[in-house]
Amino acid sequence: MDSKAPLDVIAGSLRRERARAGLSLSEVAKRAGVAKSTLSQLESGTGNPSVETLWALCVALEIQFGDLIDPPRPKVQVIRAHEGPAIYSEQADYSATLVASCPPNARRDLYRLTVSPGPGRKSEPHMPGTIEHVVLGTGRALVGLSSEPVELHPGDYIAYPGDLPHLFQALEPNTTAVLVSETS
Amino acid sequence: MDSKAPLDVIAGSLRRERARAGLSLSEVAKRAGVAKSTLSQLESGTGNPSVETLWALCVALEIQFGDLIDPPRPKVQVIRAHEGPAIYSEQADYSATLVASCPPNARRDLYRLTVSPGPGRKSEPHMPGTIEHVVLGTGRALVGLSSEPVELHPGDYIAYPGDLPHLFQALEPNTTAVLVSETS
DNA sequence: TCCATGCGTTCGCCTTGACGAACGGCGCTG
DNA sequence: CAGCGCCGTTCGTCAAGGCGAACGCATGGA
Repeated sequence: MDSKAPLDVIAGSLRRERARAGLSLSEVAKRAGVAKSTLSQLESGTGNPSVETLWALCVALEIQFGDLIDPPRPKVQVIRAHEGPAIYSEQADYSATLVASCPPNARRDLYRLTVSPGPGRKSEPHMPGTIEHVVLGTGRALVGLSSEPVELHPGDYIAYPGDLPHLFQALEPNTTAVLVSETS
Repeated sequence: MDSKAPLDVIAGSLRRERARAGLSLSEVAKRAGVAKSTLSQLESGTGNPSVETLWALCVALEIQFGDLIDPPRPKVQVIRAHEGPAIYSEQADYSATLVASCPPNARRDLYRLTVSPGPGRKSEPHMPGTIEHVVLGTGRALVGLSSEPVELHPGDYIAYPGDLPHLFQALEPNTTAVLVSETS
């Protein structure tokens, strides 16, 4: 659990974004149409703001709503070609390596794929709202919805709903790809 | 402005996510520790919930906070290797193609890179909180923060803060990569 | 058939967030 | 050095959100 009190996170984000914009508290409050007293309390971590208030502030600060709560974390991380937690399939000569995931409840997982020709890897639907993005690196593959797969060549990109049956079938040896699984 | 009333969006998301989890309104309310009357009103678009309330519901539904307001959209989209809006650089033989972006204020942009050896492309900092992910497809490249670049080989992955000076310098002809620019 | 259980909605009460006014502090100007 | 303007905070008032209780409605077991 990162059950870090969201109020504190919001308070920090509010201060940070306002500083970034170089605006005064009064100015932001005026633009957002909220009382500056309210904003003052929010930035001090006091209180429990309503959506309307936060929304107005987001518009005034020109930021996304979710940005107020998602924690920012900078860090350099390198995973070499054969490093990282690999996931091997029995269905085909297939390996997927998760290189970037969002900690608890993922929003966007970045996979690196290496697939050899075979019957292909069929995936049953994931969570509804999931979208998968694939960029083919090398080789050739049949990718997309099982009902209408698309043949991809190096550099090709495809996006499709991950909550419908889909597949990844390599057509050449040494087929590689990058897959971004976006869980909404 | 997509000043679509966020309350309605939240209401819809709430209903949708609850249906996805297959839970009853009462059950969700109990798990979240909120009165079911409150949840009922929220799902009907009435009212103006506080952060505490929404947070509790997000935990109960096991979703991200921002998911309540970000709109989900499924669709199949294919962009061939030489299609898509390309961005060419004067600094080097470099081409980047944006293959996926989040409509108005992007959260996650997916690029396909093709770079030829040269002085490299230096990037000044983007928005604070930006993180860039790179997966090298073919060739060899020097990637990462300008202060400490890393040599990548095919399949290598690197992530670094995009709000610091960074670069992408190919070391071999026909160097390709996938870049995910994550704007927080 | 009747009652029990769980569902989602509606109705007062009460806490709480949002507001405006007033306050103390700082920098500039006449 | 008084006066003004803007800053950010604090205080009192009022409306609105959250709560629990009661309601009407389906389902299913005795």
